[in-house]
Parts: sequence; C-alpha cells; structure tokens
Amino acid sequence: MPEPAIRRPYRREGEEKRRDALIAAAMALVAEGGPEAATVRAIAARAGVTPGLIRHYFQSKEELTHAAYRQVMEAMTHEAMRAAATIPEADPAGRLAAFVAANFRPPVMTTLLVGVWAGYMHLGRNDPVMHAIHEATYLGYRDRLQELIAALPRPADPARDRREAIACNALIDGLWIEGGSLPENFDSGEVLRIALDGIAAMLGIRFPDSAYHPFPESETPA
Amino acid sequence: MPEPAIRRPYRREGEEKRRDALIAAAMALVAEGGPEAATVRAIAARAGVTPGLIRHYFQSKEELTHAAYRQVMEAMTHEAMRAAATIPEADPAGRLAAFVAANFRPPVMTTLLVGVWAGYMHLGRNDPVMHAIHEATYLGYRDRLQELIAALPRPADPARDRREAIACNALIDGLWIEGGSLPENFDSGEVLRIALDGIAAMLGIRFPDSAYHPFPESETPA
DNA sequence: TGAGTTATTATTCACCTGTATAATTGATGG
DNA sequence: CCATCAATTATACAGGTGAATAATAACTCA
Repeated sequence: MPEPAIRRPYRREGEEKRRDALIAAAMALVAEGGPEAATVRAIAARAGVTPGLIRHYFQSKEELTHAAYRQVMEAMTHEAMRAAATIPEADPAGRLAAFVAANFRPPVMTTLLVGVWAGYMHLGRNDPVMHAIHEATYLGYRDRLQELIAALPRPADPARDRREAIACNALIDGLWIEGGSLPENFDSGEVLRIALDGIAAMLGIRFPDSAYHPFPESETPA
Repeated sequence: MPEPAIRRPYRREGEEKRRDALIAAAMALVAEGGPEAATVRAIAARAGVTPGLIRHYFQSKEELTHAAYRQVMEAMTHEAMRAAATIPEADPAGRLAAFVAANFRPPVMTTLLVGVWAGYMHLGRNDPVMHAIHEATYLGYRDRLQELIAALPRPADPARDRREAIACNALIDGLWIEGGSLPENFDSGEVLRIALDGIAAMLGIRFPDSAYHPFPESETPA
C-alpha cells in the first residue's frame, strides 16, 4: 500500500558538480569504512541523490571507483609539486625538502587520504585500469622526485639518481603509511624529521634547519 | 525436484589440518582476487569442504580473517629473524644485512604475501582486532630491527637507534610494496641493492659485498 | 506561457552475502 | 557388530549488492 507517491523534490546541478560530489562521497566512504562501505546506495545518500543517478553520470560503479582513485593519487603528487615550486630554482636542496615535507602534513597526510589509498591499494592487483593508474601515478611521482635530486649541485650520474629516487620514494611511502596508520606511535614532527634525515643521509647532503618546520610559510598551529 | 539426495562423501580430518587448510584457502583467495573474492563459499570450495564447515571451526568469518592476517604478518617477521640468526653474533652488520635481505626474496617478497597484505591493509582502520594485529606485528618487527641496529659497533644512543629503526623499516616497507606491486619496473636484485645501500647510508656503515647476493647460502636460480 | 529535454527519482530484478539450523555419515570404542 | 558422538553436508533465510528500466518533474528556450 504505497503512499500516493509524494516524490522527493530535487534541483538540477551541473554535470561537473554532480560528478565531483559523487567522487567525494565515494572517497569519504572508502576512507571511513573501506571499499565495502562505498556501496552505490551509500554513495548516493552521502551525495544527497538517489542511487540511480550514479549510473547516469558513470557507466558503472567501477568507473566511479577509477575516477576517485585517480583523483586521490594525482592530488598527492600535485600537492608535493606545488610545495616544491614555492622555493626558487637556485636552491635545489630547499626545493627537495619542500617536496618531501608536503607529504607529511595536510592535505596529503590525512586519515582520509591514507584511508582511501589503503582501501583501493589491492584493486591494482586485478583490475587493469587500477593497475595502470597506480603505475602512472607512482612513476610520475618518482620522476618528479628524480628531477629534484638530479638538480642537486654534484657530479651528474643518472643511474645513481634513479636508484636514489626509488629509495627516497620508498622511504616517504613507508613513513607516510605507518604515520597514517599508527599516528599515536609517533610524536608530532617526528615523522618529518626522520624522513628528512634519512633522505639527507642517502643523498649525502644536509638540509637547512628551516626545512624541519612542519608548516613553512604559514602560522604554526597551537 | 531434487535428486534423491546422493550426499557428497567426505573424510574426517584433524581439527588442526582443517583450520590450516581454511586459513590457507582464505589467504590464497585474498592474494588472487582481493578480500571481496574470499567469500565463505569460495574459501570452502578451495579448501575442499562445504561452507558450513567454516562456522564449525571459526565462530564467524571475521575470526577466520583475523587468523589469516595474523599468520601472514607473523610469518614475515619470523622469516627475517630466522635469516638473521644464520649469521654469528660477532658480525652485527652481517646479521642486519641478512635480516634486510630476507624481505626481498621468497617466501616474503611473493605476490601472495604482498597481495594478502594489500588486501587486508585497510581492515586495520576500522576493525579493532585487525588494528591490534597490525600494530603488534609492526612494532615487533621494528623492535627486532632496532636490536640489530643497537648491536652495531658504535657509541650507544637509543633515541637515535629508534629513529633509524623507524626509517629503515619504512624504507624496507616501501621497497617491498613497490617491488611487489610493480615487479616489471625493477631489475632482478635491484630492489635489494637499493635497500642495502639506503640503510648503509642512513646508519653510516658499509655492508660487505657478499650481502648483496640475493640467495646467500643456497644455489642461485637459473 | 507552453512544449520539449533530460536530469533525477522510483521501482524492480537476479544474484550474492554471511549465518543459522537440521539432517546425515564417517569414525571410534565397547 | 552395534551404539554413540561429532565432523561434515545440506538446506533455508534475511538482507544487501549493482544494474536495468520506467515514471516524473525541473529546467530551457522559443
């Protein structure tokens, strides 16, 4: 005996807004409850629409997942690059330090991003599209890191730069994962210090003390 | 119109055997197809039993998941410790190198283990038991690493040892993940070399050339 | 203002999930 | 050889899943 059909009112939004809202909803749900929590119905509810709309903007739920994963991964590289661009080219070590530091503060080192990364991680093992996104973003990030390393004032050696970029990338990844998974096991700023010390040692350089401050240009939070 | 009930024949196995078989089946399925592939029915089929038997040996599917995760994580630490114990205590750097190297060859650096780790990773974010297992195994591994570092012939400094253990652990983790996720992007032995070089640089030591051979005591595979 | 488009909702479907419970059969000991 | 016990199978259930389709109402533009 259904009620005489009082239909939920709605507003038409631009395609871009709706796509973004759905992606954001999917990311938030994955971060909070893992991939199994990001059901079509839950995503729609979080985005304030009904489930059917997802398949109006995405051919399948899988396609929405791909879009969300790509956005998360690219956001991280983009944020680190943006931080590096803050420092003048004349200071290669400073640029590298800024790139590294960006990974250990918001908006990169947040429960949301670590959670989404962890939730989607394993999908790269079977889904070819996810694998391609993983590979592309990993290599993109690493190449950028290698460029910063190659710019350091020392004799050129591409093979060495490659190995060191891989090592620095791995160190950053490992610290980011554990710092994000078990934050209560590390003091504030400790992870950043360990990252910078480790990278400096592996590259045989020294970062200025100013690089060790979590929030370089803006105010330090109380 | 069901056939007149020709029941599947079976053999009674010991409790231990059945539990191990179910855990192994769950691990294999997670490694191959992610957690969503490890359904009660799929696990039972892989283990050669019917679904109901799972709940005869485990109170719930969740409990089976916990058992499998714990086994995977502990196996890694155990294998690295076993490798370290191969080297006499009089050679601290050699022990450390053996510990590190064990992470970059079978049975630790296998698609199965990396896959299972990736599949279960995110569960630690919501499930308290999984979180506890993750924390316990992570800290156990890191403590063992710190002991090996503290044994190096140099002035004692526990705070420094702690930071260096965190850094070395992160480097190992990051290389293990990327080496396992994108093996086609690395040459054979390259990951091990990068790990040992990085750790040596961060600790200010030098490993003997012999440490760089992937398979120390046994034969090298063709 | 009114007709047309389509973004959005509502409903339905076939399938899969973990769990609970009942029925059976293999092993064991007398 | 039979009785007992529990390991194992079989069946059923309630709920959730992504997807497909039909109905509707919010805009757009003439």
